[in-house]
Amino acid sequence: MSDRYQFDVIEKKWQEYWAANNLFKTTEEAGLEKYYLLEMFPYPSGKLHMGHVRNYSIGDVVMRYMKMRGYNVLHPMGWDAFGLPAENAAIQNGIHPFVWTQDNMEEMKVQLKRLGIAYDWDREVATCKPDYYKWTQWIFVQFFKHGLAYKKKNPVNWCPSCETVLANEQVVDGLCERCSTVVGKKDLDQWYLKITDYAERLLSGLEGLPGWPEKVKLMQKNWIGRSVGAEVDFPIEGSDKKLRIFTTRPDTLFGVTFMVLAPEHPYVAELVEGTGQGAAVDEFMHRLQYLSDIDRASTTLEKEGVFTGKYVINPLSGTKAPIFIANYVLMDYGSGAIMAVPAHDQRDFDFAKKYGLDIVPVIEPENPEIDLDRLEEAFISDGKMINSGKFSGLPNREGIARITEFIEKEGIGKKSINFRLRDWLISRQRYWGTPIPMIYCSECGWNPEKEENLPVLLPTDVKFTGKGESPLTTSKSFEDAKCPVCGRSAKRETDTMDTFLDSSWYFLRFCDSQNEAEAFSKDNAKYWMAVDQYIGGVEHAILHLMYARFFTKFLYDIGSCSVDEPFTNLLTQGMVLKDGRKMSKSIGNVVPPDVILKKYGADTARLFILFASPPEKELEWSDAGVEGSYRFLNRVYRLAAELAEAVAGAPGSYAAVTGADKEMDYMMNYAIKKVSNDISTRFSFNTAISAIMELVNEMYKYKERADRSEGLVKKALDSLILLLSPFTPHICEEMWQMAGHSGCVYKAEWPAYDESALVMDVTEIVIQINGKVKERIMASSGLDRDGLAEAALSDPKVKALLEGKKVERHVAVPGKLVNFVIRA
RNA sequence: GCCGAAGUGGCGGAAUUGGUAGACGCACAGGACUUAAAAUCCUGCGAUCCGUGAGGUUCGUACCGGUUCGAUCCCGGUCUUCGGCACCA
Repeated sequence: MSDRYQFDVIEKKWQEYWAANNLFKTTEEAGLEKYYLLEMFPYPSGKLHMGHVRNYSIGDVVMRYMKMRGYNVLHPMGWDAFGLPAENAAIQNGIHPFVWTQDNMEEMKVQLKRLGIAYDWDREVATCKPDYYKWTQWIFVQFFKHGLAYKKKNPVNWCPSCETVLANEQVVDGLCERCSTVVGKKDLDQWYLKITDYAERLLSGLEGLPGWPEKVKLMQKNWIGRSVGAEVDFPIEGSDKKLRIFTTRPDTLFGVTFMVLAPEHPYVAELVEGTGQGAAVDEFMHRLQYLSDIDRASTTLEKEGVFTGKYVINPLSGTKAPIFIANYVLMDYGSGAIMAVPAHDQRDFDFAKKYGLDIVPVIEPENPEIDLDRLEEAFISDGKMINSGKFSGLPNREGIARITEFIEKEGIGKKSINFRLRDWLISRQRYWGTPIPMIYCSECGWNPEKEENLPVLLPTDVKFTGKGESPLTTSKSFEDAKCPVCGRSAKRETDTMDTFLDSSWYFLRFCDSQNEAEAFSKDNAKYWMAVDQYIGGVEHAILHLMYARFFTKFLYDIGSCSVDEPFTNLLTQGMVLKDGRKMSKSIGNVVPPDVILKKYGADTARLFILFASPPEKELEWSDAGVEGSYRFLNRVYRLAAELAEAVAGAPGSYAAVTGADKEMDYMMNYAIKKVSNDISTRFSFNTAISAIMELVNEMYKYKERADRSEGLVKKALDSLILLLSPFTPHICEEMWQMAGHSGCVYKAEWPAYDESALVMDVTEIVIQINGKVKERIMASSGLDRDGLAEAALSDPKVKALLEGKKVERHVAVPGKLVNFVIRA
């Protein structure tokens, strides 16, 4: 034991103690209330960054607090270990991705232990290991068996630099999320998961998640993008075919003046045939082909199109409308065709203006200043229906329902709901991912590998060129397989899965990570799920969190999992900034955690990160602030060292007698209440720490008193150590021992506060005149409204201020203030 | 463009239900200790004006207005910053 705070010695000592006693191991204890706490597992890049330190420090406070509150806390950690960087390392340095990843996992595990985070490492998982990806494959097979996995040839997003397919989600502003290359299109046979079958439930399930930030739920809601409207069939003139469209505005059906198809629409060739428009259409299509996705998707791109030469008949009004092809209609939403109502849709309006098409208003604005005959822009608000046959005169909102009813009755169309959400493209032309366990037989088609043959192992005899097709095709033996149905020789799928599949169920594997017979036992999953608190970066608000919800709902449906929402409460932590900007290598403002750990230790790093900002906000890194946190821990340590010896034989109880005792007693109980409340209900760690600092300040004052109560000093010191221990566990273990306790603080009980100590004899009351603070008086705590006013009026200064003024009335709030309202 | 969040001292932030704005910390300044420095301890620290002083005045939570005895908090409008979506019919 030393008088000086030697963080390096202390931290090493206690980390070894925790490990040697296997303190963080968790089992399924039937008698205890469970608490499943999870931080998003990292990609093993090799080194922790400050964002990780923040994420895991936040989690560890909750872990240690809940543990002290008596919960059986599951707090596991693992590795999202498949992904591109490992493969790039293989290409550049010739290191096998497995070796590179394994080294990184080991290095990062050492760093996590160095931070003192209380994880049950016995449950560690790595998604790149066969004992894990075997079950990722198994889940994929279940998807296939339930008709939710299918293969489709489609123009896909293709990154020419990474030479791989990207999901829509991985294309940001038309650029590859990873390398920022302009994304192109390529026709490929790809595996998809039918997440759209779950669109409705993914949306409605959000309402059952009050513990999620509104912001995240809103982002998911927008991403799913539910639109209610109608499908309507328009007969094509001179053909027995009908053109099906989707609209959210059936109330504007009488205003249709033309139709527009997506360029990829299957009817295009047939429609154009024999109309003389062939050359014009060809020319238009040719031009579109050379537009990059980024231009094609741009809203500033001028709307362009070409007439097909054919017309439809409006099934409601009987009028003729020309069919166009245009660049602003998307093939993969709705039916790839729209009815155009230029008077009431801005895009249709722009197009009509450019090509001189009719604009027929069918909704009348309430505002008389809008002249429907000279529209400058589309009128998109509500109004009364006009020019709409027997529906004229209705408010348009009502018209939507009435027209939908009518077309259903007439067999022209029906109510329909469309989602912005698309099916999930999961094929990747990459090596370092879970092999898709599918086999193609020329007789039987695509079938999954037999479950008893899983996992389909990644081959090791592959070449990493970084070019062309999946590296799995370079293996000599991988592709050769037997058809699981007929036994003939067949070919394996050589693409691997999007790594988001791996991370969509890891929280379930943690419930039972060593299970060799199944992905996880139902019983264990039932015991632990759902995750009570999930913590991670807001960058995963949409993709990861939605995919994990999708997997959980599916596993619930097939009876594997007892809950259909995986995460009850979600905390999205803010970024760590330096000089107002995200820490990044290219800016050169990165503060590496190991440098801070070496100089100040883990406790200081954790304390600073938790104190500097509330967890959901951005955190501005400050070297001076770290220094301050370090000073505080030194101050606490000196206090403990001084008091521990002094109070070694102090009584276990105390009576607060003098005013100073009462203040000390109040401060201690206030701190216990505040810290408990801040951790458990608000995750407000910064204010919890400030309350602890106030307690320390008070203790420094109190200990100087000659008449101090030794029993109170002892109680205050114990409370201080316990309150601080979730934030800075190592120094607290050391001080706990110094204070004469034999067990470790991790297993100690969280302190309780005494409500009666929080009631003071006198309270400061603010006296206001017309809402402005004029005086403060000390009044007995129990005073009611009248008593307060009386006390205020008897104060000489208040008397003087009110002299000669007419008090109209007063407002008194017990325990807070009195406000006198006087005439000006 | 649409949707959402935020704006408080020199800085990070606090004020939990409409009731003392600026807790706690950083930085800074002055002082104590020291031969000196570091460390530590003490004091001050939104602006303004009045006063030698004790103390007091007025303004102040992005801006303009409203509700209220009382507004950082509620309502309407404006500006700025950040985030999400972006031709989704």
